Amino acid sequence: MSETAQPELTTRYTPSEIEAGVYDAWQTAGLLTPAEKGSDKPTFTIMIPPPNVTGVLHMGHALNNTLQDVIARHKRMSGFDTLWVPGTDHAGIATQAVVEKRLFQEKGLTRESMGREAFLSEIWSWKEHHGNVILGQLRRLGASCDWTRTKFTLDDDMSTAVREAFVSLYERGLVYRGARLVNWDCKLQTAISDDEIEYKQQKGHMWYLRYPVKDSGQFVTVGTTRPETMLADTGVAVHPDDARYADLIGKTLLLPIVNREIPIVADESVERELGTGAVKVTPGHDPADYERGRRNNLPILNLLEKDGKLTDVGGPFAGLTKEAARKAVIEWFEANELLDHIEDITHNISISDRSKTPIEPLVSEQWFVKMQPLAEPAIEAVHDGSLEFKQARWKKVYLDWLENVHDWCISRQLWWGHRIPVWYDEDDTPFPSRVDVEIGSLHPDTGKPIVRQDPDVLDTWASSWLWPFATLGWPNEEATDLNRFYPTQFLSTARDIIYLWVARMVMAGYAFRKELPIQERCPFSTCYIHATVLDGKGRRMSKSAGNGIDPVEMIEKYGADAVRYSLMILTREGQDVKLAANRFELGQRFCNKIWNVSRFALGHLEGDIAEDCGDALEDRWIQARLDSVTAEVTTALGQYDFHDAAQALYRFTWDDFCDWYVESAKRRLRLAEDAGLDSAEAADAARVRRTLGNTLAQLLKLLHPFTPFLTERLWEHLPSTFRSVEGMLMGAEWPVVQDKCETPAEVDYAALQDAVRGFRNVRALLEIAASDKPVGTILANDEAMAQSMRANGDLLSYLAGLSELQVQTGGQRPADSGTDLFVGGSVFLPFTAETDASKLRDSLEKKALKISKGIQAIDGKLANERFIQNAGDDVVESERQRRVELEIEHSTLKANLSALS
RNA sequence: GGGCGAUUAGCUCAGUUGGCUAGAGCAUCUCGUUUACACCGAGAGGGUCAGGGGUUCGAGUCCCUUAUCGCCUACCA
Repeated sequence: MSETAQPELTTRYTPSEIEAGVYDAWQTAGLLTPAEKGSDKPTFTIMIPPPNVTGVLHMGHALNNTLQDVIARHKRMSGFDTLWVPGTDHAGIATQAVVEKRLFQEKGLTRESMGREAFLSEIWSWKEHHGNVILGQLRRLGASCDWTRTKFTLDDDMSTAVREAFVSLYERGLVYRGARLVNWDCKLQTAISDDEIEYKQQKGHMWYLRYPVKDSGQFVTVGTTRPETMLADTGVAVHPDDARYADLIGKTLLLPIVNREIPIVADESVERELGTGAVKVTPGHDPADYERGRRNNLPILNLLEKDGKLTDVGGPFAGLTKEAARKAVIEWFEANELLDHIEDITHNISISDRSKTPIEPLVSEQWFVKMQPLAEPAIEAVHDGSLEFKQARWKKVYLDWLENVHDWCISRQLWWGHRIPVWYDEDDTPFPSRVDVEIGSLHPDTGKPIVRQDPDVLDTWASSWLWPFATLGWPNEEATDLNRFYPTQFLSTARDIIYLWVARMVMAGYAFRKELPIQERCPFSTCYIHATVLDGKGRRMSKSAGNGIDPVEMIEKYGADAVRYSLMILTREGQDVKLAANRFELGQRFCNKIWNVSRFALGHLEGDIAEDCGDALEDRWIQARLDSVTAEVTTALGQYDFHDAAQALYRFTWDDFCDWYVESAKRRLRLAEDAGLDSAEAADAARVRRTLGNTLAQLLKLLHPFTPFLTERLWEHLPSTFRSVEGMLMGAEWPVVQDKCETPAEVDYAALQDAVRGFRNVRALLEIAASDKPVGTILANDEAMAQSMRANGDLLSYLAGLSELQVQTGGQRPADSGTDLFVGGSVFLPFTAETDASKLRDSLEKKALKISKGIQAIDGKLANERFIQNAGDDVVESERQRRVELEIEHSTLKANLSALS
């Protein structure tokens, strides 16, 4: 950026004007893309959690991507070749559903009526026109992704990777096809995985049904929440040690309605105390029953068609919907006096995450991934430290899932997605292949003609689990990016994604990057689990509840920097964040503050600028503080403690820089204005400008990861003498800690600040007008303090609004004066004719009481022998020291008070 | 049923390995337009740290327990 353009800086932070153009400038300058290979810098890689291509930005995204961007920018400035890979996933079910709905509403078309190819081309064109909105929104947020490497999970190279993964797992015996009980979504008519189910508490009933025992007058009563499934019962189970049923084990029941003979079996899984102690077993419709059925060799019957209507197993009720069948079954049992009783209960029902309709467990033929062997190295990864969770407690959640993992059903009865790369011959013998197989060609094992490709597609996660390396060129092991940027360093995501995505990516890293040494296989070294964004009342933000806050709207209202900064400071690591729209005012105010103090500083940097910084107390103090905040921010960001870094910057910017350094510096800048060009004051002001400019430049760098737009705009206006390198702030180097903190300047300036506060306090309590400039007096506790106060008397007078400052160490305390304590003694301001000292007296008496309470507390401790014995020497010593200080304060205060009256 | 998290000022939250008189922002009250900023400045008030026990010289912080709220998880028919 050139310095030539100097448009007027507005008096207010106006984000829309500031942000416009900055992002494009970064991109044009090539700052979003890491340098070509050849650089000897270390790399730092972040993979974006790919949002749904149909999605729009919500607050969770805004938070998550701000976190990633803060890290990316900090690492980039810290000398890493930083790559942040953006992209989207194809979100199989969600996207297909959106387009299907639209086609039906607009044209009355269904996908079946259109056919597979036509439908897919509709989705693709929809994606081209309406997809990727979210990527544009990320730009508005300021996300410094490398757009030249943008990926989509259905890109050709990603598809190649998916096929490679599928076939290679098949070859290793880790992918198999089988008829198993899966979660069936009757509305979308596809299998879904366990992780796509949500549970909802609902009021319902427990029906107790009586089944007659064959050739005896006895009955066995079983309870069920879903009576219609009794039609597919193939047994009843009781506990082997249950005396009530002992003589019935092995006997046969006559299943009502359909008159099927089913056995009574013994199974350890039955809890005697629950219900009647007898459980109807429906292996085709309940996961627990499926297992019981297997253990006892009970047949599996499928009661439901894929559309949720009853099969022939339903006997007289075949063809009914499950709801109608339920009613019919209950009526039948009532009519035949086999309905024992009904209880009202609340219970959990499984709902499809996608269609929000009840899930039916259903036996069907699907492809599965055998998870346990894949899980083992992923478990080991957290044990050997290859993978760390930020907020270590999430490690447990991750392990819980991996240690109890079930095989993963990866086929989906959809059209939008990676079609399963398996072809079948006329006997249905599968042939998985990395490349397309022609219909009519011969199956390599059976020699019979190939007749069809598997019609199903893969679960979306079966492509996104490859994201960390497929985006970099895998399966081409020679790919430059793959070798350079894998493994990555930082993955930030939401907690509900730990199972769905994080654990699977780690599994994939170990399963597919076997050519790497073991310690380089884990796809990322840190997994950061970000806060959940809740609304102002603590509820989850959701579309259906309509309580979401639109980040783009917030960006338009408050500015991207304000939104980013607010999110960072409001979100404590690992803690949920309650967010109401007005909370962004915090960031807005802060941005305005940065803007205005920069405006002040830049305005003064037009004068002469010395080589060296000023060496007055305030100059040395602000440099020490700047060094200290630099260390704090650098450490915090290194540990991914975003809140701490944001907080440290807030304190430094607002309190130290704005309220104290700038206010202090004004004095010398104004003296120079009055004194003329060649004066000593002018020379001094030139050094103030050096300090002011250096501090501002470094502050802008420190702030840049949080508020990139604003700081970049301000950087343009900074004279080149304050920029070690030309170019944009985004490409500038991160400040180095100089170890300048803890200097005597900090102690002296702190005393001065305290004295100023004391004077201001007295002013307020005595209601001395701001325009009045009284003579102030300091009674210092010792000569050293008096020296320091005298040496900086002009500054102190300026800040406290005094016409003159007198400093003494002993003698008469000023008569008819208001007073307060400060860390090094007392301050005094003279009464005027109309002074009412009562407020001041109340305040001092209150303070005296507090101090004497403090003294009593310490006396209590020091009188306690066990305290002296057990507490550390340093603790005892500091209590003694504190006792002395309080005593001085107390006697001073008492003396001051008596002088007052 | 199991697990995790929360409970600190009117509101939203900080508070490192136990150790000075428990902090901040917002809100409230008083004063103030001093040429960076009223999206500002100066000052003030406001808290038996959810309840109860315990460990300790000392507990917001560690342990036990109760309560309320939230999240995750589980095959109660």
